Amino acid sequence: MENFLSLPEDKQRTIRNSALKVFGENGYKKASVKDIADEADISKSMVFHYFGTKKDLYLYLVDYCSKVLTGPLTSIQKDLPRDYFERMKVATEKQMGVLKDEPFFLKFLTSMLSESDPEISEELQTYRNYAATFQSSYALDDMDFSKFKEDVDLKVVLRMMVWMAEGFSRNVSLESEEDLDKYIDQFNEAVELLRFNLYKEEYL
Amino acid sequence: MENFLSLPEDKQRTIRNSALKVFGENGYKKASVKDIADEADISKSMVFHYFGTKKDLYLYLVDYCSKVLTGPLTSIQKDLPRDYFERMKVATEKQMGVLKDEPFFLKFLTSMLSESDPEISEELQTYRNYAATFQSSYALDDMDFSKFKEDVDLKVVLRMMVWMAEGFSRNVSLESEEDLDKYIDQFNEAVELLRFNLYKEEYL
DNA sequence: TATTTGTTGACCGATTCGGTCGATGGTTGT
DNA sequence: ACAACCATCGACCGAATCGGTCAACAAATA
Repeated sequence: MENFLSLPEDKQRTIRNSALKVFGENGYKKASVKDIADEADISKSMVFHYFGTKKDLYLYLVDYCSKVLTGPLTSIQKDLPRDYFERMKVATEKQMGVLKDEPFFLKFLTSMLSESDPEISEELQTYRNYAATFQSSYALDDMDFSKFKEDVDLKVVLRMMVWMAEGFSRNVSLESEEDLDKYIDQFNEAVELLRFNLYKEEYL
Repeated sequence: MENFLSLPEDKQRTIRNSALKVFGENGYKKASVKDIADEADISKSMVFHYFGTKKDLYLYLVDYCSKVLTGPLTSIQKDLPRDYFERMKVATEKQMGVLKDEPFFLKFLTSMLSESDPEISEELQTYRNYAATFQSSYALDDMDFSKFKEDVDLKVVLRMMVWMAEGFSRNVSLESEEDLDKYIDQFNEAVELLRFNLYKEEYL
């Protein structure tokens, strides 16, 4: 473990990314250490040299992700905009900041939340409800909904945005790094379009 | 192969579903025949008895899916509504009709389109561009965009709807059969909300 | 040069892979 | 009643792959 942490930052990131990708795509059991090593362009032996066992590697990734979630993403929690769409934009922007460095962060997290392999299920239990509470409080706490037109059903808007965000996020890993910013702008354009058409005129 | 086709309809569906699920979730190589058999509650031997080889099973599924795509889904192609949102609703409704019987149809198709295993890549090439052309023509052909408010950027709307539809579809397989209709209604509600706020007043 | 450190490919036993096959038990025709 | 048939399964096959180890080589440090 300390073998890995004493690596140069970007080599760490490369390896982490490969591991996040392979685990995220295949789940714990079907992800093989060889696949991860190949993806990271190192030998299988090195993975064991760095992390000890496959399980240790997986749990390191879980721990790393939870630290990212509590760190950069919650640091803005206090002064989150009360405006719904503004918050949506800030949130995705922050999220994309992470995804730019770790494109498979999200896929791994999703896969992890539905992971059921007995070899790691115990250790995951702790992190799971943690991520759940985080997600919900983050989204709606202290939100100002008063700017919406009165005939707009907020429940519907909320669900719609969840779908949108999911569809959007799901395709992030397909974008090349240089196109990512444009892709994010496209999302913001959509958010703006909604704001413009769903808010009362006096708030535009 | 004829062994399988002479099975009662619903047993065929059960097995097909299990195969679509396992292949869709794991890709061709990592999907194991044992997993499929377990999911379908039959013995591994039966899978081989029905389909011959793993490859034959996979290609059967591909062929089956392409037939579904050319059959039920294109039968409405001629009299598709020219109204954008109306078409969106009709399309998802049809799509859901399929997904009610084959919940993993979509996941399998997505996975298939990015399948790269050399053992099947040749045979897939044919189906791939087929699915691509289908998707695009289906979506936009002969559409009436004149009802939108003039300051609405259509490109943005289109992209947004793609994200929405993807996020929505992605969660269909999580819904229980009895809740599926409600879930579809939620999507239609969202479509209605958009239509109501993005169309010129005279078209409401 | 001597020594440590990073890295690898060959290798281990165990498991799982796709696929086969003989045994079993139910169904059908006679 | 028997025989012919056929669906179904569990045991089994050789080959591949699994997680993990280790001796040996290369590079850097001293």
